[in-house]
Amino acid sequence: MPTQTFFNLPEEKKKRLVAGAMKEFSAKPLNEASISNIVKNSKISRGSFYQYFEDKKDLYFFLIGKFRYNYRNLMLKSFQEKDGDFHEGYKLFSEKYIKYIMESEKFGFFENMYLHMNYQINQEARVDFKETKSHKLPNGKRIVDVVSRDNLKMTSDTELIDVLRYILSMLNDTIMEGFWKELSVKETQDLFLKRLEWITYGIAIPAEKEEKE
Amino acid sequence: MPTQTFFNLPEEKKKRLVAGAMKEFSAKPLNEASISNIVKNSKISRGSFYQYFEDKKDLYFFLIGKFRYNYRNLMLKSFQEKDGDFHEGYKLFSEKYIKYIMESEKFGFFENMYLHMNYQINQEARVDFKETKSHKLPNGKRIVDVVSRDNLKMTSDTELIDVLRYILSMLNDTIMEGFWKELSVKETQDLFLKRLEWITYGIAIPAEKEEKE
DNA sequence: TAATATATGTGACAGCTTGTCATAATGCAA
DNA sequence: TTGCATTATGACAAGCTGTCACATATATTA
Repeated sequence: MPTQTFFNLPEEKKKRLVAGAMKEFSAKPLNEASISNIVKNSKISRGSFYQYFEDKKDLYFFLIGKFRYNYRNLMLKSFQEKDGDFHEGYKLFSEKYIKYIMESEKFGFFENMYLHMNYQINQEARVDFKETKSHKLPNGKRIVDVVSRDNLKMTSDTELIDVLRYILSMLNDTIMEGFWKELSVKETQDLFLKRLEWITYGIAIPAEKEEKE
Repeated sequence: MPTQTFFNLPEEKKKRLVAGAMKEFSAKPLNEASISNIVKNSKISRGSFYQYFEDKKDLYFFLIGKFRYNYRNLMLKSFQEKDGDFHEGYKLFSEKYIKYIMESEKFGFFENMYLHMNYQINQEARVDFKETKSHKLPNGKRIVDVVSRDNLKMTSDTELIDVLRYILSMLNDTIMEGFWKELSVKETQDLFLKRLEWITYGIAIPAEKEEKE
C-alpha cells in the first residue's frame, strides 16, 4: 500500500510518477524494472520514492489495482444479459474481458504482467485488493446470485464459487498463453471457448443408457 | 545449456556445484538467489561459474531438467495399467505425480519453483528440454497411442493432445495452489480430482432427451 | 508577526549485485 | 622440455537498493 503521503501529493506529481512507472513496467517485467529508472523517468528524487512506496512491488501492485479490469461488474452484467445461463454468460464475459486486456493501450504493461505473473505474486496482489476494496458489487448482489443453477450439477454456493473461480484462473492462463504465442484476440477467445466447452459439457461421451455388464 | 567445460569437470566438483546451487535455490526463488552465494557455497571462483553457465537461469534450467520428474513414463504406465481409460489413468498418474513432488527431499526447491514459476520461464525451460531430450518414450510409444478414445469425444490426435496438455497444466496449477495454501498431499490430490471430474463429465446437467422448442 | 511543530524533499552513501577481462595455472602432445 | 589449448582466478566497473542526516516547505500557535 502506498503511504498517505503519496495520496496527498498534487495530482500533477502523482500522474508524473504513475506515467514514469508505467513506462518502465511496460518495457520490463517486475524483476528487471528498476526504481532508478522510474525516478529518472518521473523526475522525483530517490528519497521521495521511498517516502511513497515501501519498494518496487508496492508500486507495482498499486498500478495493477489501478488499471486492472473490474471484472466483477462485467461478469455480473454478462450473466444477467444471458438470463443466468452459465455457459452463455461466461462466454460473453470472456470475450469482452480478453478484448479489453489485449487491445488496451496498456498492452505492454499487461503483457509483462501476464507473462511474469506467478502464483505468489498473484496471491500477494489479491491480498492487497482485499484490504483496499470491498468484495461486494455496487448493487449489493453477489455473482453466485445471478447464475442459474437449473442446468448445473452444482447446488451449493461453495461449489459454484469453486467452479467460477477455477474458470477465471483458466481464463487468465489462456490469456497468458495468448500473449506468449502472440495469438490474436480472436484466437485467444476461441482457445478459451474450446476449454469452456470441455468443462461445461465434459470430454467424455455420456453413457446414453444404463448398461450393466 | 551448460558448456562442455562444465560437463568435462570431475564428478566431485560438479556435485559440489550442484549441491551449492540447490542450497541457494531451495532457500530462495530464482529472482532472489544470487550467483555470489552459489559460488561461495560451492567454493568455486566467480570466474569459473561464468565458464560453465551463461547466467543464473542457465544453471536453474539445468537443475530443473536434472531433478524434474520424468512424467512421460509415469503417464504411459498409468494409462496402460488402467487399460487406456482416460479418467482412471489420469487419476492414477496425478496421485503419484503429486506425491513425488510434494514428498520429495527437494521440497524447498520444488516449492520455490512452483510458487515462482511463470509462463515465460516455463516455456523457456521447455525449449531447453527440447534441445536436450527426445520427446519419444523409451519404447517408441506416444502417449496418445495408449489412451482409449472409446468413451471420449475427441477423435483426432491433435484434439486429444490438446486435452492432455491442458490437463497437465491444470495439474501443475493445482500443485502450485497446494504449495501456496500449504495443503497436504491428500488435499492437493483431492482438489485435482475434483477438477478432473468437472472436465471429464462436465459441470452441466446433460439434456436427457432431444427437445425442440 | 514570529516561533514552533509537522510534513515533505533530497542526494550522497554503504553494501550488495552482475558480467568481464587480463593474467595465472594446469593438462597434454610432440 | 617446449608449445598450445584448456581451465581457474579475483579485481574491477558499472549497476542496483534502501537509508539517513539534513534542507525545505507548510501548518499551527502565541
